[in-house]
Amino acid sequence: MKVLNKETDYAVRALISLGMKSDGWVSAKVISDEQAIPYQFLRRILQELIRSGLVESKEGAGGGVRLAKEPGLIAVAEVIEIFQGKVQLSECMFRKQLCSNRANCVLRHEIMRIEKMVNNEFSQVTIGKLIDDLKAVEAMNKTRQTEQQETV
Amino acid sequence: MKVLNKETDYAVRALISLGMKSDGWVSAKVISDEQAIPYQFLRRILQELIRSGLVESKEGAGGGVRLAKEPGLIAVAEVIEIFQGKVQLSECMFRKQLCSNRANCVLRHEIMRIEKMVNNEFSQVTIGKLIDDLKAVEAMNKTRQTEQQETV
DNA sequence: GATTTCTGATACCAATTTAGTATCAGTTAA
DNA sequence: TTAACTGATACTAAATTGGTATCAGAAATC
Ligand code: FES
Ligand code: FES
Repeated sequence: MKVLNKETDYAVRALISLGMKSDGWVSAKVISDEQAIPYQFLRRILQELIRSGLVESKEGAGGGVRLAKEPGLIAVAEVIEIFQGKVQLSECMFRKQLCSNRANCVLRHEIMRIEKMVNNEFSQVTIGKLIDDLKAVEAMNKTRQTEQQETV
Repeated sequence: MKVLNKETDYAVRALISLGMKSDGWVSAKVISDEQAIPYQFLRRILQELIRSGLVESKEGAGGGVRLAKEPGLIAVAEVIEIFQGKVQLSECMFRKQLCSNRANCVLRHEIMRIEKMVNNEFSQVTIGKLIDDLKAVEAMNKTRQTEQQETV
């Protein structure tokens, strides 16, 4: 079962790219190359992020996009919601009118519990946090490389 | 974002139906009527549950299906895995060979954490537990109805 | 002012997945 | 022998997914 689709995945990676460049506007081309995301697909994703207010853009040569908020204030949960809607484990859940079986449904209670848990977790993971993780990993790799060179 | 599909949903409901009838074989027809599940679709789902060993069947007139294990020993996680595979939040996760971006991927760590949480939760929710919940709800409804009658 | 580098908007597409239907063969009880 | 069942499997329409393509317009630069 695959939960996050490519749009969400690419969006998060694009936001990470943006979050790591604090200076000026970044073109879709650059992000596309950096993260190996198909250019036209990424363009559509960025436009969606702009419409949602997570990212802002500047048209024309020298233009591009940049984060509209601090990385630490952008939760993965928001990104998921933009591209895939709120996490709903079972379809009948919030569209109560559509579900004829509601009265007999015991799944509802347990599923809502887990659902809330998941949403809560994704709300805690911000782009800022991911960037910190990434930097920590990079620092560790660097140290290891240096050690290896020393032993050569 | 819809996580559980109709197959899983129907399967769980069918298992609940079966779990509540401790006696003998139950035909697909009966379950189909009871849970308002399209007959042919349910048949395919039941066959899958049989192949997976959660349910056993008896052919011929008077035949049908029944649980192969105690309801308390059938976790929703198992059912999900049969129809949708293990919960994987992001696709690249376990198919490491397919993912060219692994070295740069920070999502991996956080996502695996949440993934484990979800799998763990679904492992705790058994058909038995859902049946208990259902019975509790039914009992409550009955009490409420009685009270209402008394006040009329 | 022409050209190049960008975004905005939107239409299109193939492949896959989802949800559901249909058919036929074989088994067992009555 | 017939009716009520499951086993196996093929088929389908519609939606979703992942990706492509096009054209218009904005700003910097030559
Ligand atoms: S609320 Fe609809 S089947 Fe559960
Ligand atoms: S492991 Fe593949 S992008 Fe994360």
